[in-house]
Amino acid sequence: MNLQDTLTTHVKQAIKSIYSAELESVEFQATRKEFAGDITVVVFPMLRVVKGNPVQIGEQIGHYLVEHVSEVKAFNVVKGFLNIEINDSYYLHFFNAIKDQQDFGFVAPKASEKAVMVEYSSPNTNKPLHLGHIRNNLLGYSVAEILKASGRKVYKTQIINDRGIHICKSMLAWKRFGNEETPKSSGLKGDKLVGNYYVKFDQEYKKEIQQLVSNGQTEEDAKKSAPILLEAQQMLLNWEAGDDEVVSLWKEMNSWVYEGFDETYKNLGVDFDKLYYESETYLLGKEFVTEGLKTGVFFKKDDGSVWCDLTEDGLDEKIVLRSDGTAVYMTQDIGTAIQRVKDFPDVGGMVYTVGNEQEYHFQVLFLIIKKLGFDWAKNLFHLSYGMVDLPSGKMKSREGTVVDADDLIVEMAQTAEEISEDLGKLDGYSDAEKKELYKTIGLGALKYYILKVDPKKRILFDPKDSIDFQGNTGPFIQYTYARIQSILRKANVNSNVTLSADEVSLHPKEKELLKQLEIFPEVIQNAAEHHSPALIANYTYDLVKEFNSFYQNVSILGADNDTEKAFRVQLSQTVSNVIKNAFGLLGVDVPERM
RNA sequence: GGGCUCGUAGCUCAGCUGGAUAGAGCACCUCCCUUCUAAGGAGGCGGUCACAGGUUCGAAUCCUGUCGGGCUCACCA
Repeated sequence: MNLQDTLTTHVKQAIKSIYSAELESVEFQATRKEFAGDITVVVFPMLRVVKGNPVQIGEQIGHYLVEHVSEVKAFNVVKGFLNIEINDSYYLHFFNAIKDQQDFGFVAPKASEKAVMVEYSSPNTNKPLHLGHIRNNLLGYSVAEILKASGRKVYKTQIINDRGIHICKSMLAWKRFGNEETPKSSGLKGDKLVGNYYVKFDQEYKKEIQQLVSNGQTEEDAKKSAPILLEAQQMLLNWEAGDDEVVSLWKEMNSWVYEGFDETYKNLGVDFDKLYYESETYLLGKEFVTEGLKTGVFFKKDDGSVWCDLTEDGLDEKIVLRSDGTAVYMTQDIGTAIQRVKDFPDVGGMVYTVGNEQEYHFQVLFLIIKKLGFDWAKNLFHLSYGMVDLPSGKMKSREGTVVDADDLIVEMAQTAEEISEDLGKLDGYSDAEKKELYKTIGLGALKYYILKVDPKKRILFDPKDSIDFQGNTGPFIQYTYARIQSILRKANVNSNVTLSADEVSLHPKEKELLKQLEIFPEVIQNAAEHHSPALIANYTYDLVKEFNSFYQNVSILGADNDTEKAFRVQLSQTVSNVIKNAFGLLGVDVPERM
């Protein structure tokens, strides 16, 4: 039983024996630093059950606790707040229990819990990944890791949008202007190469429109009748008809894109357990639309299109099948969701990491799946996040303001290098080691910068002044980790020493650190529940600040005696382990030295 | 216009289910490298928590309204 539960039980008993009243719950909070004490009981809510003066009630509970609970050393009451001081031995016991636990804070997957599938990334195959995708990938990956750490089995997945007119545009431009160019022949990353042809198509399309307009057509007509567009549309038809030449080119160009994406994913440090391709799933939803028509979930209009009436739920009517019988986005998403549960029967819920511009879509999707009668519909969650904006506004590909993912990763490493050189660190490191380290630091800065803010908020990203490396940042935390590793290298202590309260009396800074360590498991559960890596990031920052204050005020290696020294070294070791675990949940590496 | 969402220090952000005098970092000012990494630490300056009502012993937090920013309301994905 943890401390809070113990106290809850005893506070309830105190109220029962003194006032003969039943408390439903007891409210706790951390004691503010300006008061003596470690944990605080808020007396006010009890006034509903117990009549009286909050200060007096607090005093009486305090006396009761000191008498009955061995962990409680002393107390004081300020207004309606009962501040309780906890014995050092409690914290030492706690510390002894966790210090050798490598995975402290993590909960092993529980058989009773259903697995959850986390979808993220899900790019189009016609453009390289950009800053927006980075936020998506980092969020999705991190939430998946947090859910794992909280005791869930997790499958990471994505749906790749490999089908449609946009793909045909790149293919067509490549056929016209490509001269058989391949990633190998051009030295370009596959996704960049294909992206270039997508841009090329657009340029050519515009040229043709202009030509037609100058020949007397209206712009509207010209947009519809430009030869290159008609050709692309024909190509899509050929693709759907299974035309060998089109399909094989489609396969080849997609494979280039995937290679390019894989490299970016690898650099970002994200991965997937299972991939879904739209080209393989877009027909699946139709089956369930037919099914839903029978059961009355959907209805057919005169023109043959199929709809779902959601007006009773406060939403609109939503189309699920076109009048020509082809699938829309919604159709495919219904099918994909159902297919996933078929593929992984232990899945009981899903998290979709998709930008907030699609909130309405997911609201509708979840409702439709519920109406179709799937019990897991209640466990579907849209992990919605705000856009990443630039000072100039939105990222616009036609204005060339898109921040490319690969470029950004490289730039971050360069910035880390410049700062590092300025500081004159890392003498005696090989070039390869340095390069690796700069990447760790640069990526750490980027990932932390993006993950520390609440997902639903917009992020303003200024490429010019880039990202801080001081204060509440990834490198600051990495730096603290590296310093601890340095201490551990220099320390020569017996790590098996177990400390008892008689041997060590806790320095206030040590106690603060232990308190901060103690809440780590709770923070993980909270972060999992709220799907929020930001909670982990900010927790880690608080822990590091606490450590730095300790580090500055308490001599670690120069402790008064061996026991003290062993304790402080172990404490540092444990802090660094928690930093490592916490950063692991964010997908951020920690360096041994920096 | 309807729906959703955000608005906290000059800037970037915390603030968990309502709790004590609203917290950090950056920037600006003052100190601290002959103990373990100064990418650090100690302190100062800086707030009408957008605004107005309401609920409550108690509101940045909950409710209503107003203002401002964003997203969304396609036989696009």
